[in-house]
Amino acid sequence: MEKDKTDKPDKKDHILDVAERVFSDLGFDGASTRLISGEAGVNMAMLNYYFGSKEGLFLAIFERKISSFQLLLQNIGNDGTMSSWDKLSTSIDKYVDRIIVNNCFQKLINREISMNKRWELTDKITAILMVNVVEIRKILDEGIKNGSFFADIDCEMVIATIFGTKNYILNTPQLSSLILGYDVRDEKLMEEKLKPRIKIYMKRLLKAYLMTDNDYIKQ
Amino acid sequence: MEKDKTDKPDKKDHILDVAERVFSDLGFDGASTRLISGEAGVNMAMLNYYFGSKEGLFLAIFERKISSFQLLLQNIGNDGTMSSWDKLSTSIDKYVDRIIVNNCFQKLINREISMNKRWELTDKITAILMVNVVEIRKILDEGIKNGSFFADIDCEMVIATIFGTKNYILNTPQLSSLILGYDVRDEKLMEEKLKPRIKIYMKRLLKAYLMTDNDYIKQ
DNA sequence: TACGCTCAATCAATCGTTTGATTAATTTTG
DNA sequence: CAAAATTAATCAAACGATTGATTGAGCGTA
Repeated sequence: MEKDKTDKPDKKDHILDVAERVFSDLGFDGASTRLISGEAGVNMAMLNYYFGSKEGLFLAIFERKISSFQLLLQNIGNDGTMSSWDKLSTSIDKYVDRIIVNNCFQKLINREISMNKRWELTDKITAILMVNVVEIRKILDEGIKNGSFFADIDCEMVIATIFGTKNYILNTPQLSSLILGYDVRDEKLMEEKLKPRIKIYMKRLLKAYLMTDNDYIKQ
Repeated sequence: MEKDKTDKPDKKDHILDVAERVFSDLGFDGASTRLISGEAGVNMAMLNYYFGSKEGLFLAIFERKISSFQLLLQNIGNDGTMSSWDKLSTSIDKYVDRIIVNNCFQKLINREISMNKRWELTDKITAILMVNVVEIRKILDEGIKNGSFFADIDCEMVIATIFGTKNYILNTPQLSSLILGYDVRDEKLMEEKLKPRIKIYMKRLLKAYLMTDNDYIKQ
């Protein structure tokens, strides 16, 4: 049957899906292999059978995402027909769309990278995230060079704002739900209210900083 | 001797200092009581003697900080002699100064609040952080009311940017060191380069968004 | 003596992992 | 094609190690 070819990868994928959620809820050390296998409905030994070890399972979650991450930055930057601002604006749209889908994974990444252990994994995560950073950076540099953006903007801090604002909302849902006035964990609200709100806000914020004639501001 | 009265609290404080660092490096589950007591140079049983349990030790770290946190927001907002912008500007200065000192604790807080367990603690952390949020919120609202800031700004997202940008840099030091071009974990560099840079950037960013005449931006 | 503190030794529980047996699927062979 | 041989997948049970916590003896001081 054709079921064989579609079911078998689904099983590993199913385990990875469950593990991603459990790890993001409880952290690497807080999530036991017994719990993960239990939630996934598979025997405990299957985790080691498929992924070698708990850490192997953890790494497999990341491996699976890398390719999808690299697609995200498919060269908006190289599109010759767009202005620098349009490139940045489009990047924000795509990024917000993408990142909210991978909510669990984002939490996972940010918690892991904030740890002072598992350096090998931290290095790998850093490398993955840097690709996105470089892409934004390229757009900002180009915008400065062609006069679209002011020359004395702080590019690196702008990047920290783009990623930091989004992370703050998604990684501290309990707090940001209280701040924003609605449950940011609700998928429907997230799609209808949160996503457009972030997009509109980020664009206006950045446009004001990058493009508004604000000479008098500079001290 | 007076040594009793000064040494005993020092010992508990010393344990709390060490635990704060270890927890922030390894996470709650990743840090063992044996490691903490070892690094602190005390017998393992002392942790339970002083704090009852591992979780009690963890909570004690937070209890100790609460008072210092509440001092942070000492009413800049109620100063009648300052403009709304000056209040916001001053708040950013104080916040940046304060937060970088409590680097480890900030990482701890943000990792813990992003977890889907220990709800009681998450609620407590949320309550603590909300105090700061409300304070900024008050200043923004006042600024809108008296015409200093535009009426159609997104207050809540501005708050997310203030806290998010800072968190991004401090909680992912490996990544942000790569982005910024110098080691943000180096205390000297942090004091001389990072702190002023964040302050200047945040003020210019927010001033541009809140106060620049950017009607043409709004879609 | 009495009390607060410190310690090595030890506890049960849980951890990640391994094992050996069993079943299911696939390939090879006659 | 069918039987045999091989491989892959799955399972319950158990492994040694480590976890957070407790114990009871010993310490010094008041």
